[in-house]
Amino acid sequence: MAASTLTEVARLAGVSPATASRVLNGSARKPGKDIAERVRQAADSLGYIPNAQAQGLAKSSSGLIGLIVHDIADPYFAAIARGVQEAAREQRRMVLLATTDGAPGEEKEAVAAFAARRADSIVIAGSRSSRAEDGDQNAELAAELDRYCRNGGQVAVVGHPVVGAAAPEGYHVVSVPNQELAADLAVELAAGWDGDFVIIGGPEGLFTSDDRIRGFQEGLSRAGRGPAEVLRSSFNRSGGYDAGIKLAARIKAGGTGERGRPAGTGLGIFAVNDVMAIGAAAALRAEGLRIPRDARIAGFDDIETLRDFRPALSTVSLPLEEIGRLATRATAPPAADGDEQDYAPLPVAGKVMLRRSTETAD
Amino acid sequence: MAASTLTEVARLAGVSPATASRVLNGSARKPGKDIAERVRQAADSLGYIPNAQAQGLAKSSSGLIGLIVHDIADPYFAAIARGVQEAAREQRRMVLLATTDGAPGEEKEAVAAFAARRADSIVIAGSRSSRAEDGDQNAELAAELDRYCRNGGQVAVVGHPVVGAAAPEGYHVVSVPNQELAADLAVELAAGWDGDFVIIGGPEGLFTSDDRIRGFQEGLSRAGRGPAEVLRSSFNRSGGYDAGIKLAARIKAGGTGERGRPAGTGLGIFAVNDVMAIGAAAALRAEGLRIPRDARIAGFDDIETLRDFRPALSTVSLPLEEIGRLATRATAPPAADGDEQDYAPLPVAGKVMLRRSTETAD
DNA sequence: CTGTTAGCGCATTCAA
DNA sequence: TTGAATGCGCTAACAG
Repeated sequence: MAASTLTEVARLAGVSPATASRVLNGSARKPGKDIAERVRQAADSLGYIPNAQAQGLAKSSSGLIGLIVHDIADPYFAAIARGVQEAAREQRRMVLLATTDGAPGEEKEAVAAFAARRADSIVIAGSRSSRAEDGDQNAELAAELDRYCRNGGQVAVVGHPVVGAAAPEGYHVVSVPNQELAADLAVELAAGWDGDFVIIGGPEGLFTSDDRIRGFQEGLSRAGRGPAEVLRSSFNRSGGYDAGIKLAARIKAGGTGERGRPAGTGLGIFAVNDVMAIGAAAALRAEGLRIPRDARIAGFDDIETLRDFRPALSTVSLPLEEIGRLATRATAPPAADGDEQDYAPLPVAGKVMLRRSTETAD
Repeated sequence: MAASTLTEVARLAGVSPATASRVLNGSARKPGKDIAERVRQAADSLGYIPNAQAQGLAKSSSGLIGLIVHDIADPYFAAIARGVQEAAREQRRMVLLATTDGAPGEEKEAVAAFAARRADSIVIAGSRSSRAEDGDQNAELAAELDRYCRNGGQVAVVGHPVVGAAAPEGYHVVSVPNQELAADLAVELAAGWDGDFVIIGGPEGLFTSDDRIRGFQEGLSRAGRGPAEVLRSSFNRSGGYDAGIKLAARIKAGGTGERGRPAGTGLGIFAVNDVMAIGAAAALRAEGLRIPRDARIAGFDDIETLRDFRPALSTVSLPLEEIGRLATRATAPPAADGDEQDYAPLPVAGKVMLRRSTETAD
């Protein structure tokens, strides 16, 4: 990695390194019009590229923003990543990527790695977990984040705050109204279907999943329904599939027959995210069931790639890209124009999307 | 970003910075067992995190790997990114992300930015283009890459080499047999359908698209068929949709009636990637047509998220993640164990997947 | 085996 | 305005 240095450029231009630095980078000070051109030409002819590492060392700021996701191939995170990337570009920063599979231990590692690289800010997109097994690592993650913030780092978390993290400054949360939206969804679904509901949830302790489950139950109750049964499964397509297989058996066995309905009348299924919903739908189909005839199904997220899925999936639309942008902007250095940086949780709006997969066939 | 420094740790431990450095990082030299512990403890109590920028400056190597994609939210690139990320982790490196929308100009910028950050290597995943309008920028990109390699950087390109780039060393290509696979696909499709074929391609000059088109035509000819008509469109879902609308009109108008077939007998459609195929399918459906009854359709890539799409999409499966891994590994520093780094193009295997969307209904 | 010295490339004080 | 000096945090030669 031997490239030409600022000193070389300066020498070629017959000026001091300091001057060269001033013209080549956005220094507040104005270099002589004539000399500036000479320096620029020298730089050009040498193919000079400033060493960002050195700049960072000298300036104590790297222009780097770290992004933590569970899995970059998951369309949910990919969409958020796009938003982050977009905002980062606006701010002329580069994004460093880390994937963790949602393990708090790995997330802690990632934060440390970002800190080592002196990333100016960090965006954490994965769902937090409060599982007991993750307790220690969650604490370590929180400690690592606190330290990072204390050293001047900016952190934005999508969804829930990290358990136990309480950095006084530089800690932002882009809160997603999962619970409220899930409740809205339940209410709308209940209006069009008076049968039983079942929820396919993620592992217990996953905040995103738990919030959506809680919200859905709330909505059900608001609609005068009893709470739905909750099937726990993994938070991905195969989790949805597994749950779908179980439900298919149940449906084929003749339905629950509760609430005075004839048996075999189907089921209202709410999967806590689209990918799980698709998995469940695939399972039902594999078992010879049809949607929405034999089962109504809804997801959450409104993943773009899945919109062409048929029957069109009812879901809750979330502005994923926007969320990524918001999180990134929240970590931007405080505006120079005196505007107060607001540290209040940033709001995000979602929207219930009723589509074919939950259409009342009758 | 003020964190504790190595010097502070050393002072607290009562040793020299050099010694502290030796124990805290993987130096070849072994520090005294006793002293090592003292240093480690000091580091721990101070919450010391090495400054990677400084390390990079001193060692002339950053542990960074730059990844260039068109769009991280596109499942094709997301899958590759996952592979890159995985391999990077194995090599204890971090990935820097840049998205370019496929514009060679932006790619050049990205390469420069990576060079500035002193990334050890760069993986370029987007398709190359040979469009005349991109000529200058392609040349600039090539020049930038050459310079990067000349300075010791490692580059891996997925698919085609960058036009005009001819770095003697450190330039690797993970070649994807787009053409051969498309030919295979054509042959297999032609075996099950004796009607006409139409190709929905990307903009002219996009290598990936052009290769797949060429291969498909080749396969057709190998199967004794005449060349298919090519519809140009944008390389994404909406491009596929637009083309699909046109084709729907044509199909509804009664088919081409060529080759002695009765009119209105449908069409064999090959979209050069899955996302376009899905778009086209959506368009046909929107126009009241059914697949595979009214039109058979096949894509390319075998995007994971799209596998639950119905009717299941015939396509060519590509080991996207593996491609990402391969590219990343190709740029790894030459193995220390004397094994020669092989600079030959790395091969990748794909596989034709015939599914429901091209099933012969009769 | 440990400590000392000297940069890595750049930004930024300070004088001039 | 420009140039000379200093330090960012760390590693790698040296010397002890």
